[in-house]
Amino acid sequence: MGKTEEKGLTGPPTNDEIAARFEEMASLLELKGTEGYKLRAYHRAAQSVASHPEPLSELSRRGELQTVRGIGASFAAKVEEILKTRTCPLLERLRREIPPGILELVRIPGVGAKTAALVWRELGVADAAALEAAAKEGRLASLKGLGDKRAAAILAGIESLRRWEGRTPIARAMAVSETLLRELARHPAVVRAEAAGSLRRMRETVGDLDLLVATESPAEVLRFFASLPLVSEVIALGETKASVRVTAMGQVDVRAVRPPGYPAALLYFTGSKEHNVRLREIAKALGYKLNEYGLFREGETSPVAAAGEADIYAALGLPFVPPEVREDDGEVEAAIAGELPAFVELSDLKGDLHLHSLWSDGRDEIRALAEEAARAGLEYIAVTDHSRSLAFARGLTPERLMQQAVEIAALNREGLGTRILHGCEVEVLGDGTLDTPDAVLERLDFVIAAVHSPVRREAVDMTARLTRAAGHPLVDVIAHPTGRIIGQREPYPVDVGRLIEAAAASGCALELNASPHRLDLAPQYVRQAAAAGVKISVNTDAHDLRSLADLAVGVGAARRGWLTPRAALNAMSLDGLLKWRRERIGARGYRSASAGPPGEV
DNA sequence: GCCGTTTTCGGCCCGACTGTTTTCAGTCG
Repeated sequence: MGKTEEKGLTGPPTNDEIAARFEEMASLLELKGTEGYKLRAYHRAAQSVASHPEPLSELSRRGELQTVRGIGASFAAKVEEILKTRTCPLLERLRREIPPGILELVRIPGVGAKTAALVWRELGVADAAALEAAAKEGRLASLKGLGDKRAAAILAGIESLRRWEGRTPIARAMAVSETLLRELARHPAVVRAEAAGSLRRMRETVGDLDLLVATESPAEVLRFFASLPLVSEVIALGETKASVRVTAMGQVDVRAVRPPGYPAALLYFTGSKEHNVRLREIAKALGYKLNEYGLFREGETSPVAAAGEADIYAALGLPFVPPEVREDDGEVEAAIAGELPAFVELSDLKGDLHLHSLWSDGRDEIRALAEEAARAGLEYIAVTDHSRSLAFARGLTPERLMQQAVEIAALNREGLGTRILHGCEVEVLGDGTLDTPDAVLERLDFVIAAVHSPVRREAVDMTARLTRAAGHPLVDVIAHPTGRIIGQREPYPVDVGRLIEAAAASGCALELNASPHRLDLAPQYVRQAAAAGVKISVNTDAHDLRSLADLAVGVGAARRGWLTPRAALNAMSLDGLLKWRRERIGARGYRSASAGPPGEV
């Protein structure tokens, strides 16, 4: 997640910034030897502040800071200090006592607060580079509790952190996961295997990949897994869990359980950790104990029967909570109150409104795309090839667009089982205008607008550019609004909050691009946009037949953004979608191609 | 340090694996 601290420098500290200060205090206190519940209080307060919907500066004004879960008298005073001065006396004192590089040490896998404090105190090691040198020179093994093996593990940890910066983009993690699961499934004792952890929760980057296996022979399956050729190093190998490194990404953890325990293990191993803690607290209050082996009535040794995760939630008096929202980000409270929304499912989506064909840079014929969409049960698709400015993608001139209309009309007459809308992904120019005339756009069924050439982006106000495009009466959707490529390219410098306001004002929808490389808008903005009444269109942006299947990935990301079918543009029926378009375009004095027979004015 | 349909004090989620330990500490999820 991007840090928003820098942005907040002009206004009062944001909730994220306050949470970061609490996390920093927690880390520094731990390095000083603070343990247990006090530490946990700092972490919980940080988590609670970060996910609080209202700015704490507002709560402070009303004297209501202590209404936030985890904030008592002492923390409220610290929040007040941070709001006024961006720091507080305790934090300043800790920062003076402990060099900043020590915090970096704790990020190394295998190094915790105790080890970091030890090497600092005994060896004067104050950052990762110094720790690496100390390990290579054999100076670590002289310390109490450290030996050659731990020194080697620390070196491997530093290497891993450097190579992956701790996290792998979800697209790569999905690919690695699929490969490993396929390999695992070859073992005859494997009953079932799937990815859990942050991949199942659809986080955009994955730290450790977590896999879960159901089998009657856990130890045997784990040994088999650890011996796979893809595995470059075995970190740990026990009776029920193994940790390894694979060449294509960082660490992979595998947990093997017997089939009856699978639901509880899946729940536990999916996390998030914070969500699990909340569930175990609820379990305890109800006289249960919840762990990765099951839900147990107090004093009993055999678990409450559960065929799936839903049974465990039900025993706790809760509805099933989809994995994508298990972040202790309001979902537990909503579930308790019976107000957890029905989030969007793949079966809710009736169409895909962003596809490329051979006419521009796609790899398949429109006919093939339509046939594949029909097989997937989609009622409609929009073919949205690039417009002429995108020369390297063979963008279409108005003349070519009109030729394409003829082909699409013919295919629709033929009837391929899905209605093909004739659209275009129109290029947004530097000043926010479109590269294709209104008169041409008026003859299309659907228009999405996008930025692909953020050249001179320092010179161009990207927010002004995109808000102007979103305000264009003929633009239905802004595609991949922030332009990010996960793990490769930072988002454009666009103020998404203002883009959402502009879209709300004009009735334009925003895209959640389903490509696992993009997932753009990011889920937190999807939640924000939908709350502002902006429709979200979950589109694949497919450039070939295979990528049409990315719609399922997009739906997962959409759930992570708390998207309901009601707020999803392409959950509408074809008639509903065309009506939505007619009304918003007609209200602004334009006409839409689908409004009536062509040629009518 | 926080919190209360058990409580304003005494609780606070639960367990696996490794290394360097002769009984457990540290780390991780």
